[in-house]
Amino acid sequence: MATMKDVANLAGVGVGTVSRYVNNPDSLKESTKVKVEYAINKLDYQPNEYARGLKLNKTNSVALIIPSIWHPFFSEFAYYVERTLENYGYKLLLCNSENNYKKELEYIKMVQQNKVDGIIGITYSDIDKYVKSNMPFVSIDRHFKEDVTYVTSDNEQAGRLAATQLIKNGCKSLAYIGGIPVYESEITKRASSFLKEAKEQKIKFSSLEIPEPIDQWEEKIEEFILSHPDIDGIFTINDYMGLDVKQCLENLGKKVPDDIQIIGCDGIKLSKDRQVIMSTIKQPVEEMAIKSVQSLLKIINHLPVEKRIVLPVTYIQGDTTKIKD
Amino acid sequence: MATMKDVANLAGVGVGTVSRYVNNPDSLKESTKVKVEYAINKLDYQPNEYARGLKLNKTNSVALIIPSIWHPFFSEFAYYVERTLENYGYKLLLCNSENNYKKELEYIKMVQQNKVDGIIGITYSDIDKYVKSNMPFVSIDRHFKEDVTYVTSDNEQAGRLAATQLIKNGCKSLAYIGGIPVYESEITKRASSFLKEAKEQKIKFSSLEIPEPIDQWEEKIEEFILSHPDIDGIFTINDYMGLDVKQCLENLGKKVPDDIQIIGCDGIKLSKDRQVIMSTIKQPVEEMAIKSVQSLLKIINHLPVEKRIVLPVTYIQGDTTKIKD
DNA sequence: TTGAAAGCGCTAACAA
DNA sequence: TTGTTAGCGCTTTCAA
Repeated sequence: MATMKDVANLAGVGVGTVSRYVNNPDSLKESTKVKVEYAINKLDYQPNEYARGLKLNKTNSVALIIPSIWHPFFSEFAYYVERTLENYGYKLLLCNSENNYKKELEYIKMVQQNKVDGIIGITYSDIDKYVKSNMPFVSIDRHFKEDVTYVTSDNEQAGRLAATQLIKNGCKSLAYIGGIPVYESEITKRASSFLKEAKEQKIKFSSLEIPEPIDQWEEKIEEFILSHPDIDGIFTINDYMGLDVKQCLENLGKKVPDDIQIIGCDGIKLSKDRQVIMSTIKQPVEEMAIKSVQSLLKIINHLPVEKRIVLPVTYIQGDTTKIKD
Repeated sequence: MATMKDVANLAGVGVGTVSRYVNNPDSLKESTKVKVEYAINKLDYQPNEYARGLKLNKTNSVALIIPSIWHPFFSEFAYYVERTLENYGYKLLLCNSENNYKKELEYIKMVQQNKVDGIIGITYSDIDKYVKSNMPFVSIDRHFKEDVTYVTSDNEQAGRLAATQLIKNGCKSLAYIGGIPVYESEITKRASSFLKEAKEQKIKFSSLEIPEPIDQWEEKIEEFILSHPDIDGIFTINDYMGLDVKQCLENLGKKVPDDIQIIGCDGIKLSKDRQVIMSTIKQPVEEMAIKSVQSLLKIINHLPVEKRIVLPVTYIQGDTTKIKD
């Protein structure tokens, strides 16, 4: 590879001039600009990013930590994060943490090693003591002890919206079904606000909360349904659970949505150009990605930033609720 | 951040000694080792990766170019690529190219800029003239003009396997349905080998090939089905198309798999712990990822490497074919 | 076994 | 407007 020195020699100028050409061409006389340009093309010169990063203390890249990219919610989020970063001239390093805190720590170390400028993280493991409020870190759906910026969708609204929609669709007996996450996060609000809304609207309700990790859920769900035969509207913690519940109901000979309606949560799709897999409360994934990136870049550039960003969710009609208008 | 110099000062040794501690501790006397170790911990020293990269001409990171991470096939592939790279101590930069060759070129430039050590690419755009056989590049499913290493699943076997399976399941009239890709790739073999196998086994067959980009496919598929009323076994170019075909058939009042059986291709799943979405010919995604990474690292380290790696596919039973044994 | 010092390719301050 | 040069933090050669 040609270096700046090679270009300078060929163009008959100093290295400083070549550097200026790369960073601030307008400060050069037209004739030198031409000479340098010629030499650069001739030698197919590319500035070495490592030398640059060393000098500038800047990598123009950020890491995204998620449990697994092989999951439609996280891959949608990653998709939009990468797209947004691209707009700002940043690159994305991807980390599938699989909820292993050691792997997460590795990336936190990389911020200190100057290998990435900051981190966006969807984490559930116990890294609280490593995440300092002075490091460029934006958390999704999770509040750390230290004063770390976080972005979340409005999980409280999600529960209310689900209840309201099911009631509007004629349901008389509601149920919530979900797992109990090991680490607390904003997501627990989905259940509480759903049940609260049902109560306020004076509709009968019940709930099934299965401790994680979930096994034999099929059995537990069937048992729950059989012991609450009047349930006609279900809200699940996420779309996956919704799909599982639907399967159970069909195994029991119930028709969805005719006998029982289900609303999931997240709004996952197989890919961008596909439909949601069921009726659902959709998280504003694109907006969450954009806000996360913008917040992180503000922190990196030492600008003031909102510590807590909550974004609204929406109801999306799928094939597991009756169509009303 | 503390630098090597700080550590050297605190430990009362030269910077070279600290460097040796980091890279080859065994070359140090036990007593100096202890001193350096103490200073490193005391200062929470992390080597600056940029200075290191500048010196060593090595980044320990590779870029993955895919059309979009928000797609179960690509996200599965990315998942395994990241996992494999992790094992070898490499980081992953992710690029959603959206088939835009400009974005792909950006990453190719990064190899020359020393920002990544190599690229694994699933590309369909016209970058043939930029990909040189002397750059660390591994291509998936696509053969370049230059002698670039590529990894692919056995698409020929896929077509044969699908035909064989449908025939074994009692089908008497087969059909292939797929789009015609704009850029040629290994994938076109799926159709040809399927039809060839049907012919060799003396089974009636027909095919519907829709030029991409596909619009009004629904109409075209229905028309095709109606004009070939005896079709009872269909192989589709991929699982997405299979899902669409299934939908069309159901709209026409046909039962899947009772009236018509469908086999898709790829073996996509919503996520790791979910089932395939239909009966399918599964690509060995994990093996493809591992082979790609291993090949790329060989190229980076100037070791000899196989230019063409073809991996076997398998049939996976889902809910769109009858169960036979 | 260790320290001193050159140099990786670049930016920016300073001088001209 | 431009050339010269110090120095970013590290590795590695050479000499001690």
